[in-house]
Amino acid sequence: MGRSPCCEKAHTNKGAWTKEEDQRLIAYIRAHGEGCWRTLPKAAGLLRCGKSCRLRWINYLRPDLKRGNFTEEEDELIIKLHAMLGNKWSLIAGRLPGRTDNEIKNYWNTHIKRKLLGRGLDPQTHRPIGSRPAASMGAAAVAPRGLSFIADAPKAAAATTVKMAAESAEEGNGSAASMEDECSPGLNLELSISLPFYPSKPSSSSTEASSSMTTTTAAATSDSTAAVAAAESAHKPYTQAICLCPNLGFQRSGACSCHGMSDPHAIRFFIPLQGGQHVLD
DNA sequence: AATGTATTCAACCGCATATAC
DNA sequence: GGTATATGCGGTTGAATACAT
Repeated sequence: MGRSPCCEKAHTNKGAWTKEEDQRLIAYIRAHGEGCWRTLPKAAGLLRCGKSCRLRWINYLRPDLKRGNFTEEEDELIIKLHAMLGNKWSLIAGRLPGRTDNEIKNYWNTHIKRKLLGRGLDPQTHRPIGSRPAASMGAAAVAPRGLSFIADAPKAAAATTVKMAAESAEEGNGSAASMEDECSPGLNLELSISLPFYPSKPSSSSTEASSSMTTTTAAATSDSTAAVAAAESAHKPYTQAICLCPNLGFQRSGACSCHGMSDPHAIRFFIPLQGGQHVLD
């Protein structure tokens, strides 16, 4: 069977965009805003696939894009984020204002990979080249200082992404911040979900903020994100405890004991530790 | 100047996930 | 709950450009 194509390929242009096409796309999005990419090409008078329009806008035409060379600070930030998140380019791009996932991905493949190789580090693992590959969680012994938890990058990313946030926005956070300091000193990821408090109808800016936070955590926790989204859409405070263990693959192991939690403001998650141990917070 | 090789990056493709019905 | 559709993401490609011979 298979899925129908995203657009009618027989009548769409491909390849490089012309100036006229760019102008049409910019004009349309200025007038109508982003979104509904499938219908946009027709509405804007473009013979392009919706996906192509979206990509062109996001990667090239968006007015907030920062063109030009990456700075040394950006380089280091990308390296640190990649060590923690892996090839999650969109998450990494979320921490670099004005940069796109595609741009960072290209830059990684053309520059940073070589830079790391020059330092004697494996670009994928961030460990010294020639060091033994991690057997389960034993990589801690060979990982560079501060990156000892990356033996299982996806799960580490998921856990790192989820910062405890039962407290309100004004309150500080202790454990997660210290974990970041420990993992990458000086790097403030703020890849966190918090429990936004809606005393009344939220302003647009707060909605955007919580939306972006939801985006950064989507990969880690679809179920909990759904819970957050549901509460957001209803503009209500959360009334259910959110368990992130299934997203991290622990529930079946019996490690999860979240069910039966009485605290309705709690989110539970694992903090990866050196040596493969995990602790429930 | 001509040719070959390496590098860059915009764009495409297919898959995964989210959402609507 | 199941299916169809839309959107987003990451991997890959290939044309354009830069550089070396």
